[in-house]
Amino acid sequence: MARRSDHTREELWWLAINASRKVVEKEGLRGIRARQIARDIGYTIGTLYNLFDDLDDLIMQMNGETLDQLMQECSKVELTQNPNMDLERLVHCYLSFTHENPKLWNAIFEHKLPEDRPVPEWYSEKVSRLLALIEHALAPILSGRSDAEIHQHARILWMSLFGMTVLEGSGRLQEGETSLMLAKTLIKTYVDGLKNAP
Amino acid sequence: MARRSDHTREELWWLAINASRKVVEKEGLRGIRARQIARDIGYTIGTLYNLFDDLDDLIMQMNGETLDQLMQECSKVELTQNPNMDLERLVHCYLSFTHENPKLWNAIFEHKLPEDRPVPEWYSEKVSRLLALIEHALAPILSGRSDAEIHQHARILWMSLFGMTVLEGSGRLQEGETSLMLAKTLIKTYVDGLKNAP
DNA sequence: CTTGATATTGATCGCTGATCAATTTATTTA
DNA sequence: TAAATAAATTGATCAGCGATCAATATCAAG
Repeated sequence: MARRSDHTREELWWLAINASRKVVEKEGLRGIRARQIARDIGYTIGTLYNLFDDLDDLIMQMNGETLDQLMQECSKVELTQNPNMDLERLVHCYLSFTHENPKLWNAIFEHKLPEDRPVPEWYSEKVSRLLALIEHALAPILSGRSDAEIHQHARILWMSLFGMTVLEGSGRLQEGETSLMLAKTLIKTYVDGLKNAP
Repeated sequence: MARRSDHTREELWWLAINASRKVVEKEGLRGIRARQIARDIGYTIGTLYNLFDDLDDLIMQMNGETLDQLMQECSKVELTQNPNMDLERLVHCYLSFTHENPKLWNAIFEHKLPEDRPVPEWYSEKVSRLLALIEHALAPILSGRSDAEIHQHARILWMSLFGMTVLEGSGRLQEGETSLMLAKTLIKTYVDGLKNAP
């Protein structure tokens, strides 16, 4: 039966997203099932499809939520204008998050939209905002360079960190190796390279 | 009807793997369908399940084949004992492969076995052999430092390259960005950092 | 109280991965 | 050569999936 007054549309959205997150945290992306999530939030499958276009949409929104949470954490980091320190703090924050939410983080790169479906703009923007944090921290040592160059270095660092988290997530780090240690060495060496570049 | 003499078991295996590769090359992992692959090789679904435990098994074997091909390519690289040149050649070979086979490469990281199912040993070995090859070529550039240090820097570079290929494979690079360009900047900057480290 | 807009339902569709008894073929044995 | 054994192949079958949509129930406005 229709129960429009039980929850607002927004409340319903959050119920569904949180139910999805719980499933993924426990079983990974594989565990996502429309009927199960509908059941979890006390509605039927039809209502779920009234909220989301399809499962791809739901997963994208859930992943967007994960990006938002990471952004919120990283925003707390106090910047000192010392690139080495600022980056290290950001990286620590980033890696803490991925370490504490491995399955949710994995979902972000495990999930692939169908070929013909472009990544929504609102999603790309969330990613861009995270990148901007790194760019901002890098800026002081790259003051004489073009925006494009700053942007590229930020993206390189981002992708490198990303590689570490993926390999950590799939258990391919060695004994005694942590992504935090590796990332610290990466940042230190890379920033040295930027400072002393010809 | 049974046609045991049409193809040997091994021939059948290759037919199925190649059919799967073709599907993935065109449509990505999403496109893999048991019935379709069976049809493609001129047999029925039952025969496919006589060859593979399930679709996870088939995909793992297909991915193993991709790893083998990359290994074969990288093995062709002539080593000159000039670390800089060897490194560049190997990285070029690695990135060329992932660039030319983005969907197949991506399938390796998109696919996740169910939680309770361990990665087969034969698969882990393929990955390890590949990692060892790349580490070995990266290591000489860091001579003069402790083995542990060399090892760590080599792995950091490898993981960073890895992150770029994954993001490239999933279509997350920007317009005009290539993993080769990014990798060159990464390596140049990183090596600068190593040379000029305090 | 009536009307219109919206939320919700659940039966339904076409598909999927996977199973397995029955059938057909090849090989081995007598 | 003929019968017995082993192996490969089939396809009907099952439970479950994502997705759709006409019917229904509820709420808000007139």
